Amino acid sequence: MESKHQDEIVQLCPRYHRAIELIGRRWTGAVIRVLFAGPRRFNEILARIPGISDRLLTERLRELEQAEIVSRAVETGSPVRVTYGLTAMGRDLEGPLGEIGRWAERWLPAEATAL
Amino acid sequence: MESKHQDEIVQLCPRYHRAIELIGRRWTGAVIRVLFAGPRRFNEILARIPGISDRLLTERLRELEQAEIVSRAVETGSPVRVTYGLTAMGRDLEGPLGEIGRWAERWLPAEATAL
DNA sequence: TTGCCTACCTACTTATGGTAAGTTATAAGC
DNA sequence: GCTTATAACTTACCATAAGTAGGTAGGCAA
Repeated sequence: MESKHQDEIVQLCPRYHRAIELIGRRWTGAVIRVLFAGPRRFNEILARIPGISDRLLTERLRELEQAEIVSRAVETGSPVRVTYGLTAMGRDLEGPLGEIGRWAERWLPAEATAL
Repeated sequence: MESKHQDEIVQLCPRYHRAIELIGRRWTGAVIRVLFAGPRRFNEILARIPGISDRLLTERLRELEQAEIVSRAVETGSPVRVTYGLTAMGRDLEGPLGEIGRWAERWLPAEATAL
């Protein structure tokens, strides 16, 4: 009964799968959520997400930029300042991620238990 | 580089963060989505998710069981059969994950590019 | 007896994440 | 004019998670 299904199901929904693997990567959801409030500079994002390291923030921002969810703006100057904001595609995640937030409020205890 | 800001911001939204780290783990979204269609046996889930290994499926199912998103039912018999289904908490993810699916259909190309 | 089935488990390798320190260019403080 | 500070990274290294391969139990069919 098994090998029969596999091929037909490969395309069950590759877009959904790609989406969830993309926004489900560690810290990605938090980064996007911070940017819902408006464009932020690198160190602002870093400060708003407890636990993330600068290395990983760089990595996640690069991925989100490549996915066209986040846009990057550089202001050349004394210390270079870089601002990150959401694209239309990124802002459109407010619905989905908001739903996840409401689900979490319905079902998860206020004091987070250890994963 | 140290972070001095961290403590003040810890309670931004721990439940949202926990939710996205939980359902965002690799394959978790796919497993839950398969179970939206109804309870399935171990090998059925395995066959429906191309790319996942049995080891990881076991691991994810254990985590989802612990999180009370998935329930496990054993039918003792000739070869032991185990059926996995969603709890109320798990079924309630249909809204959030559906939203993600629709977002993916709006924004991601039909032919998935490699992650 | 040999092999097959389900639902795993164990050992091992590779990829990803976490931690700490270094870089570049400018500017402020002493 | 020399140290120190800042922003946004980069590099190096170690730990954890994911991927791969093979094994296990107990019944059953050939």
